[in-house]
Amino acid sequence: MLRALADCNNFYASCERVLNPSLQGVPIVILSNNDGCIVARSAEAKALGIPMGAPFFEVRRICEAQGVKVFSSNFSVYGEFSERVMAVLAEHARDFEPYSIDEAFLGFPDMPEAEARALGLRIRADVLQRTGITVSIGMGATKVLCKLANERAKTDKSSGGCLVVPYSPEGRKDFLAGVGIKDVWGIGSGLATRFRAHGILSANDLTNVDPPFVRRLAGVVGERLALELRGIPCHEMQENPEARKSIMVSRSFGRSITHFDDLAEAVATHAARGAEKLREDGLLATSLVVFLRTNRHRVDQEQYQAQAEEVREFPTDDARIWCASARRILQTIFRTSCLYKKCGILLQGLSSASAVQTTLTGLDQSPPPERSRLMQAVDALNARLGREVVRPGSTGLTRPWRGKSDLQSGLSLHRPDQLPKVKDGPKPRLRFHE
DNA sequence: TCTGGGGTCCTAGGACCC
DNA sequence: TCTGGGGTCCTAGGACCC
Repeated sequence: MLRALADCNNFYASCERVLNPSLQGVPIVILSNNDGCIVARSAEAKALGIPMGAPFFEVRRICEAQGVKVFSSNFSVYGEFSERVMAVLAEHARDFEPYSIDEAFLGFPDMPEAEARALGLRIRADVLQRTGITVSIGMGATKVLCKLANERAKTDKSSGGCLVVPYSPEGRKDFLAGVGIKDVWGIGSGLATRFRAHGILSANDLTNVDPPFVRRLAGVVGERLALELRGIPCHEMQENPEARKSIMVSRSFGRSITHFDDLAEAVATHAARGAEKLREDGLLATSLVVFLRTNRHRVDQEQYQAQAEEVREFPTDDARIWCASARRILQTIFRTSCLYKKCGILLQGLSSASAVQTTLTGLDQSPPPERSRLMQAVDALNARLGREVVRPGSTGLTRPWRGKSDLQSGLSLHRPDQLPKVKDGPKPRLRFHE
């Protein structure tokens, strides 16, 4: 079986550009929530040396000096672009596995190397034509090899955006010898340091190490990695992605928070959003974790972090239940005199809402029908009027803990007046709803 | 002054049991 | 002084990824 990884180039930056073609050729960066860190950069911004993940305040001056356009992230727009890219990719593959917002694994029957590359180039051209987004494609026998080929396709211009790991053992060896150990997918800075200490410097070096030794050094994860590098698949394609196991909602605050009431509003807001996510996915949860922490970058201040859990007998997706639970948990971990920087919630013990719920005695555990109808009505109103228009009172009115998001492009795929105009020549063909 | 959010998987160690 | 062995389950924390 031949596998491929398709990965969108500079995805968030590319989305902003499709909606605003005047940004073509201009360096742009996208900021994380709270306008805190750089989470995406256009090629021009990368060339200016703006690092991924940098706190914005550290690169603000470069951005101003170099005319870099800076945007808060707009995840609803990126999500819609993602759906369109995925739909095109899925058309081309026998097996299809979305992996992240901007990546998917594809599976094909075996074929000669040259054919594989031609296929990859066709897919790439089709995605560009129909969405305006450029993808890079890496192909090989295993997911890890695909990932490395993809990285190479992005940097090696001669690849034309698609690179196949050579089929011959010697060719693969040469290819892997050019990949630093830190650049292997699944090897972070910790593992890389450990490997380097034992003279394992490249991906090829890792394929030459005795498997039990790799296991001692990097556990079963490392062992699988080494096998994948040798072309032996350990990570199969997952056609039907497993249901998720937890739902997290958390935010840093715009400024430090000390009052219990402000924290209570924040955790209630996150709990309500978590319950909404449950309903979106047709899930119920049985347990809620609330966590909070002070600013870990301020070593001069008192550090405190805590979390606690409440487990319910019956699963539910009702926002009011989880909001009340969140407040109770907060009371058990809240400390006065701390300067809190972040809090969040985690819903666990997820199960499908449509599954029949019966106890040993045969009693129905599903929530009372009027409760479900209330949540349905809330969801319907918010779908029409906007997020959080109707929400539990415990989520607060003044909300002093809210973070910044001042640099939104404000562009949307649902505003005809904002759509890019096609002048002449072949341009991305976009289909917008409404 | 200002430092993201949302996931998964694995492992070590403690609790507990027989 | 000396005070078993083996198994399972759970949890916290680490590592990694996008």
